[in-house]
Amino acid sequence: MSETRWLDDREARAWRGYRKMRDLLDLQIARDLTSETGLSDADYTVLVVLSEAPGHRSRLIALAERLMWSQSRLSHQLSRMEHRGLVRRAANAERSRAMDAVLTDEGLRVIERAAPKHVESVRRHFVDLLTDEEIDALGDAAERIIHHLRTRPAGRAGGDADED
Amino acid sequence: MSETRWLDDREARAWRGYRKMRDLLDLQIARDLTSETGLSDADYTVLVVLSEAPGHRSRLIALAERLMWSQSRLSHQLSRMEHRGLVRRAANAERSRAMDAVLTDEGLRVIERAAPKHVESVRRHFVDLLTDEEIDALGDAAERIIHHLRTRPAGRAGGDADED
DNA sequence: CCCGATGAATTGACACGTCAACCCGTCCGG
DNA sequence: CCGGACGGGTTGACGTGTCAATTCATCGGG
Repeated sequence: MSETRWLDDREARAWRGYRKMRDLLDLQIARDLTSETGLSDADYTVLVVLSEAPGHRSRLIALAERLMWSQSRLSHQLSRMEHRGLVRRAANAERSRAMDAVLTDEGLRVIERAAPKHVESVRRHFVDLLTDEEIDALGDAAERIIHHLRTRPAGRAGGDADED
Repeated sequence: MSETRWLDDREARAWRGYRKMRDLLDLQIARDLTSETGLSDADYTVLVVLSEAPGHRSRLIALAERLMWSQSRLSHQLSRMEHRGLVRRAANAERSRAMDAVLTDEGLRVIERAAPKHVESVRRHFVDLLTDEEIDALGDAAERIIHHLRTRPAGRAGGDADED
């Protein structure tokens, strides 16, 4: 444990900016989405993925992986959505104990109506506020960070000798 | 309601990248923090702000504003932290019905031990993965978006006539 | 003097996500 | 044939955040 390398001004600005932006942006996007379509962010994400899937269905495990969600999270989410008639669960044809999530007609209608409004909201609060350079910088940075976190899921600095 | 301007590839990459990065990054940072210090992200934020405040105390309303949190959120958060002895509430000297949040000695000790580890975690998963240009681009972009969202808080879920 | 606004904060119900524990078939080795 | 390990999901308790409703002073009129 060496000296702490505190963040310098530019680094702190980026980090705090990211956090605050995230707080406000996610809240606003979620509010727009909810007020315009009645969907939560998570609902929307699931619907999009299912609507793009062949047959409008997907094995739970594949869905979880695609979303990078825990199975638990997905299961809770699908239960809520099932109650509202947006999706249903169905046994998978090929594997005995496997389940599919299937988009209902209602779910399809909902996502088709929600998508344009959501895109508009994303443009208004995010995309259209950024320069081309920022768009690319963000894309690059995000890609790198995602890669880092996926390939290093255990996180924990180097080893797990107990920290004081 | 004109034609939807869908996101092009670069825009979609930035937006989806941001969302996925946020999912993974926030989770990892929160996990590091919790496992190393027992604090949640929200705990940490509150402790930092209080530890920098004069007298290690702050009126609730000022604190909420500073954090851009709702009073409700702050109230819930402080209640939890109070139970764990990190902060306490005290009547404000100047205004009858006003309350201060005050950092306890325990709270101070905790934040002082937590800060270096947290910074290290932020470096590891975020700052040190970015180029200088990306740091600045992100700082700029975040600033602009934050400004947009603060000055236009009603978005469209506010109740005034719909524009655009 | 009572009536309603306003300000400061709390409360409650609910949505969401996390972790840990559990369930239940299937497969594989002894 | 029995007993784990594994794969695929579900469940429950809990922490956190959201919104709407509520409490409780204080202040400015009529």
